[in-house]
Amino acid sequence: MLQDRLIDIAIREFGEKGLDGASTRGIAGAADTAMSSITYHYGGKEGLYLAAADHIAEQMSREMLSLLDLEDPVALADAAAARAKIHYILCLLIDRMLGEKSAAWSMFIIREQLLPGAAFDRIYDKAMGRLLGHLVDLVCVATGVSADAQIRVAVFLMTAQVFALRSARGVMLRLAGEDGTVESFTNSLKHEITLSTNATLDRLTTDRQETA
Amino acid sequence: MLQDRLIDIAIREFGEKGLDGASTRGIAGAADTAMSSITYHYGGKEGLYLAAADHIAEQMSREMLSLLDLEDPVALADAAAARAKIHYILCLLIDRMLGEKSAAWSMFIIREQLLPGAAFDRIYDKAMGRLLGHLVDLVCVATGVSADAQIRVAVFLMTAQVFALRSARGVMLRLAGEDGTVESFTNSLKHEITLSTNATLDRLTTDRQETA
DNA sequence: GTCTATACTACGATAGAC
DNA sequence: GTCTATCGTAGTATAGAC
Repeated sequence: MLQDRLIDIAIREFGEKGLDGASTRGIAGAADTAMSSITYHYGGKEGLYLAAADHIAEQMSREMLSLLDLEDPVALADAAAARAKIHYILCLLIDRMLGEKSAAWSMFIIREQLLPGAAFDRIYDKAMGRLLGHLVDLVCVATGVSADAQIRVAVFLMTAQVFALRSARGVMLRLAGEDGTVESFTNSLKHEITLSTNATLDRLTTDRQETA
Repeated sequence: MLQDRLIDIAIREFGEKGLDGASTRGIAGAADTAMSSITYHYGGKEGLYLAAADHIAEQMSREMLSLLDLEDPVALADAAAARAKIHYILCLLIDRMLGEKSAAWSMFIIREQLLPGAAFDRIYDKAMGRLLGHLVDLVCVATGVSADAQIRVAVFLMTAQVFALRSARGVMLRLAGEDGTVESFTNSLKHEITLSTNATLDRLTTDRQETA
């Protein structure tokens, strides 16, 4: 479909060059259509930009709801189940970060974080923020403490390690390439993230019980 | 100086919009000069782009050598000294990530990692790679094991947490803003990174001694 | 709903004045 | 070493054919 093609290419082009840098002619040309169809469907360049952001937010939100099963009541009651779910979510995110779609999305999302515009609000409110909030809830259940700044810092650092597979991809490829394959490196990475997440959860549990 | 102004603005503009998206007219205008002075000093748009990359690499390299004192022989012999140095480097990197210069550099560097060009090689070879290599050496001394893929994975994850202060800045600001200030969040972040780094180093030490 | 045609602005490169 | 002038190309927006 024309509009799907336009949005996909818009995400890539706006991600690479930003709202100013990207060109509607280039996007329309890559989608095999005339520039004026962007005007017709989205009202202009800016409309297409926001539509691209909304598309990312919707896709992320949809994937989260179906694949992560966010409303799972078991994981929100039992500490061991919550911990297992945290590992499950992080591993799933790692696979997403290594996939094709995150490559197209990441520049768009990172740019919106570093040069804040209207688009990141939509993506955060509809998708990222809900995922992070759910991870905070899970960490609370897993450690038996209530949400506060320390929990949020821990969640930020957990996800930071995962998102780095994209944002620091050049560094990763060079570190992985010194010997062995990228696959063996990422497998090792999954293992290390699991271990360090467990260590963090254990530490949070112990810290709070000692001070209680 | 004119060339300094041009390079500074070029890093920002190329970072935001990429080689194609940025305009030499815009850069020259912001530097209060004519577009043709870019041709004169750098031979054209691409020359300015590579000069901007080299500037980042040189500045990073200079800061590393003077502030991190990379060739410190004590830290490369004693386990406790190596561990202290790792914490020192990570804390220093955190401060850098919160500073102004990293804001201008980060989009440039992240773009080059996600859409590899000739520029990232220069930055990695001259600065980032050497820093990471040194961290690998320090982790080896601190844990008493020799460098391998697992060590490199661990170093990648340590630095990933630090670099996320820039690349995931939008997420950080929102998580920090739920209560308290950004300062209290980043202080908490430094503390958590120190603890989790210690946990990782302890685990690496124990793992290897058990299998030996 | 998609196209062509047009108007106007901005782009990079280059030549040449000073 | 920095400027203006100019060329050919490519940018967005818009009006209107079909």
